[in-house]
Formats: sequence, structure tokens, C-alpha cells
Amino acid sequence: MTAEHTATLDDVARAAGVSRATASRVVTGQGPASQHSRDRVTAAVAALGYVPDASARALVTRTGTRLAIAVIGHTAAVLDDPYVGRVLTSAAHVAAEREVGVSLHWLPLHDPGSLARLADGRGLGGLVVVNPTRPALDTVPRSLRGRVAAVGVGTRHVPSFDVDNRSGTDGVVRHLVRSGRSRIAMVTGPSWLPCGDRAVEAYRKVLHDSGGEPRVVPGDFTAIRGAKAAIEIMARWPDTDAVFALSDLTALGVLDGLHALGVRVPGDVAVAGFDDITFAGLSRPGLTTSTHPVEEIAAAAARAVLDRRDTSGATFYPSALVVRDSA
Amino acid sequence: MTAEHTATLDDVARAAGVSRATASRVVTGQGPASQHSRDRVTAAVAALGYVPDASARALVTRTGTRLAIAVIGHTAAVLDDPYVGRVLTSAAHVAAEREVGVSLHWLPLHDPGSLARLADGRGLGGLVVVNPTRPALDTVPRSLRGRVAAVGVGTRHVPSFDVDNRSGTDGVVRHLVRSGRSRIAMVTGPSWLPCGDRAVEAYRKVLHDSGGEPRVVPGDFTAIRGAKAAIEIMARWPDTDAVFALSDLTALGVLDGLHALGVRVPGDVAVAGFDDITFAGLSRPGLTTSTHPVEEIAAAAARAVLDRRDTSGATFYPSALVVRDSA
DNA sequence: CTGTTAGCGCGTTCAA
DNA sequence: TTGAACGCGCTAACAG
Repeated sequence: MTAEHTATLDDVARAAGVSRATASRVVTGQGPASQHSRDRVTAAVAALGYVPDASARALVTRTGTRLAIAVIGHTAAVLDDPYVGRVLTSAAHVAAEREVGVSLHWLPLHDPGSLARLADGRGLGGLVVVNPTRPALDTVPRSLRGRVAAVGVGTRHVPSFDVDNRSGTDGVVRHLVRSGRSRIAMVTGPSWLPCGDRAVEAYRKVLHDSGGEPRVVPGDFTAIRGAKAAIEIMARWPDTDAVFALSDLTALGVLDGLHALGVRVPGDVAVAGFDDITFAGLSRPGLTTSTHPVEEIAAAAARAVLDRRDTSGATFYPSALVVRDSA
Repeated sequence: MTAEHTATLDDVARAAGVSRATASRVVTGQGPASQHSRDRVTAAVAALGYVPDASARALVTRTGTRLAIAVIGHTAAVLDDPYVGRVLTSAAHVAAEREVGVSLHWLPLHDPGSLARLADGRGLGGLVVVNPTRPALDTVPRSLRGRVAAVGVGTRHVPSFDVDNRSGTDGVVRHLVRSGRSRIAMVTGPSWLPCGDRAVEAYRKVLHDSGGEPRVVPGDFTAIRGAKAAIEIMARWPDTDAVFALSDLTALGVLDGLHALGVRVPGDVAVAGFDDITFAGLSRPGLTTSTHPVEEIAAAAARAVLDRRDTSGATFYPSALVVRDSA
């Protein structure tokens, strides 16, 4: 009770009347232990408020004390995306509860070795890959199995935590159709990013069902690209009456591009985004978009890795339409 | 050269022909060492690409392997501020180079014990306090001396890394005056935040010099507050022709509030912000603001803590006017 | 100025 | 099922 000095495993063992080895087995959950000692140890842990020392544990298990967040992209600029900021913030929060830290890394898209190098580095407790490609995930070494999660697509060995792009897109595009739009263009994400595929499919399906023609333009999640895409779209299909961008940042760029063209929003063209970033509510007109529990997704991925949960397979999180002024 | 397994201090010592203790002294920079062995060890470090194992070091120095970023504020919502995201991102990057992670913490403004509790926790390699108050900084235990830095005001024991609010404000307000505005209102930061004081002083000085009357309204760095502040300002001083907000988010809120009032920007009222967040260039009209090297500041603070540099005193970073459409 | 010795807190053999 | 002993990589104390 006289906490004073943070309790060590020795203290727990002594209080429980067992050896340190036994206490260790109970605490880690690895190895055998009788029900009796199990009870005594857990009681002692609770009484002393014991928390394993992450450094000591890492030293012996060669397992590291930090959670790496790796973002795949063309340039290091991907790290500046507000989406990454939200993921990082949330993961850092989860990590803090377990006395571990997070670090942030950029993985060049065309450098297949970078993930393996990162994974080989010491001090790595776990790895969360943001916007991965499947080939990239296949390069994570076996030694990291069970300590990797993806925010985006996963593989058989890497559990995935992602937003339900399909139903999210469906909701937005249907909203556009409902409000009388029929010539709807879409600005996608980067072509190499597999998790955008389901969104494009959903978009095509809604358009097909409502008798519209797909008008797809590639994007890269940046605002600059959105402005350019808007100009391309209006040049190629001048009768376009709505633009859906798979990223709010891009949608804001579309707003900019249309404004430069003298096109009124939503009067002439409706614009919708995807993500519901903070600024979506602050633009003029306010951006209609779909909101995602990004923080929740990131937290789940971080927990899966940190707690070594066997969460294989994919977990999808719902995306909900947010109607503002732009569509 | 056969790197294969990451180099250990033993490897370095062997390669340099000295004992491990000597190698340790050179690497850490603590304790005496002859020039000769110093050279040989540094050469060996470079040749082997040696990076100290953070866990092992932390275990013996009882110093932890993570860098905590603590943000002081009224509610946990301060963690969502994009400014915090930028600080965290940059710090995480610096930390990654040293194989340590960062964690993110909210320090309730009116809970004086929270900083001490955080600092007492194990596993803490260093602490960067964002937007601190001096009384709060005085609660960091002595044991952390030399491993704490502030992004904002500092104290005698805590080095400070901050933007030069004074000259930044001076630049923005002078720009407003130059462009013909004279009835300039200011929305400040939270009243408890000392680093805003210099900005208010600078604002008052410019107004005094140019024969204007100060019109100061308290803010809290949020957009919502900005919208309300705009309405308050126009009600109290209807002839106001410019508003300067000490935060871009707030300035964007001001834009919103003025728009709701039917006031044209910059026609009737000019609006300027502070920070130059990503969205400053995406709002309509584009926000005139002052840009800060937030990433650089955060990186310097993180490095000071991680490298145990004796950077006492305050380091100020320049703030530069960015003229867009709103002023 | 240098090398030797002794742990830091923990997981993991190996015998019992 | 348990406990004793060992070592992870490193810094700190002490002798030389």
C-alpha cells in the first residue's frame, strides 16, 4: 500500500508468496500456472497497482517499446495530411495508456524495401501501416506477425481496420441523385491505393442504377489536384452538375477550381467530399461530406497491435452522410 | 561491416579498441575521455551505424523511452487543434530517428497535479509542454530537470521554444494599418495563456502609434469562438474595419460570423489570422495571416529534450506575414 | 583518464 | 507446476 516506489515484479511475487518466475508467467499469460497462484498473483497485481516496466520487458523480449505509424505515399508530404494527424493523435493517446510511444514514418511508394527496413529496426513494439498496398504488406517480416495492423486494406496476415468506403460512397452519391443531380463526376484517390476501389465501384453502381454515365477523374487526396480536376471535369463534360471527391481536401480544391471558373456551388454544380475533416464545416459553402470515425479506427488498430489481439480479418467502420450547403 | 545484427556498444568498443565503459562515455558525452579514444569511438560508431538501444539505456538510467507531449487546456478538445497535430507530427519524426516514441497527453488547466503525475510516471524520457503556464511548469519535479522543454513560455528551469508573437503581431497589424484600416479589433487567445500577452502588447503599441483605439475581445483559439467574437465586435463597435485573430481557426470563425452578419470581407472588414494552417489558403476569401515554423519549433524542443542539450533560456522563431485576400 | 564490476526489471531456459 | 539462475544492452560506481 505504501506505493511510494512503483511496484516491481519482485514486489508482486513477494506479496503473492510465489517466485518471480511464476508471477511473470501469470502476468504475461504465457506458460503454466496453478489456479491458486494465478489468483494470488492477480490479487497482488491489483493491490499494488503493478504495471510492467516497458523498457525492461522490451530489453529481454527484443520487442521494443514504441508503436510505429507508417504512411505509404509518393512523397513525404503525405505526413502533412490532416488525416494522418488524426490517426497519429489517436494512436498516441492509446499508446500513452500503455506507457509506450509512437513514431511516425513515411514509406516511399516505390521503395519496396522501406517497410522491411523499418520493421527490422530495434525498438519496434508494433506497426500500424496507413493506406497500405497489399504487396507492401507482404514485405513485413514474419517476426512482426501479430504486431502489425493496417488502416486501409489488409492481407491474410495483417488485420485491417477501415472505413466502409462502399456504403459511405453509396450514401453520398445517392444523396446527390436524390437532390436532382444526374451528371455526377467523381475524383478518386491515388490509383495505387486499393481501398479506393470499393468507393469507385459503389459510385459506378449508383450511377448505373439511376441511369447516369460514370465520369471518373484520378486524384491524389490533395487540394491542388482537386482544383485541377474541377477544371478538367468542366472542360470534358461541361454539363456536369455534381462532383464527388473521395477526400475533403480534394473537394475543397474542387470548390476553389469551380470558383475560379465562375461556376456557382451548389447552384450550378453540387460538390461533396469524404472524411469530414474539421475544415469541412468552415469552408464556404459548407462542405457536404461523409463523416468517418477516424480516431476510433486508429485507436482500434493501435490496440490490436499493442495488446497482441488476434484480430485477423477486416473490421469496417460506418460512414455517415453530413449534409451542409455544397450539395 | 557484416552488419547483419544491429551493432551493440560492445561491438563499438571492440572495434575502437577500448572498453565498453569508455565507449559509453564517448557516446553519451558524459564523463571524461581522451581525444584519442574519443576519435576512435566516434569513428567506430559511424562505421557500424551504431544507435544506442533506447530500452537498455532507459532501464538503467530509469529515464524512459518515450517523449511525452503535454498540452494544457480547458478540455481534452485542445488535442484536436491542428496546431497540436503539427507539433506531434514533427516531434514524432525527430523521436523516430532516436528510436523513441512520443505520447500525447492532455493536462487539465485547473488540475495542478496532473503535470506532476505525468512526470512521475515511469517510461518518460522527456517532456514537451505545449502552451504552458508558468505555475504549471513549476510543478515539474526536479528529477526531470534538463529533460523538459516548453513550446510557449518557459521558466528559469525550462527552456522555451516559441514563435516571436510580438514581431509577428506587429507585422500583421501594421499591414492592416498600411492598407488603410484604422478601427482594428483583436481576438486574443485564452486569458490564462501567457504567451499571448506579448501579442496583445504589440497590437496595442501599433494602434497607439497609429492613433487607433484598442478593441480587444477574448478568444480561445476555436472557430466557434471566432464566430461569436465577430458578432460581439460588430455589435459593440459597429464601425470596425478590421479584425485580427491570434489563431487561424478563430479567424476562420470570424469569417463565418461576419458572413452571417452580411458583412463583406475584405470590402467592409478585413480579417487576418495567425499561424498559417493548411486551410488558411483554402478558405474563401483566402486568409491573410502570419506563418510560423511550427514544425521547426517542435523539432527543436524535441531535440533539446532528447539530446539533453543545455538549452536554457528562450529561443524565438520568426513569424512572417502572408498576404492573401482577406486583408 | 581508463577498465572492471555490479546491477536496472524482466522473460526464459533448465532442473527439480 | 514451480523456482533458481542467467542474460538482454547499457550506465554508474569504483579502483587503478
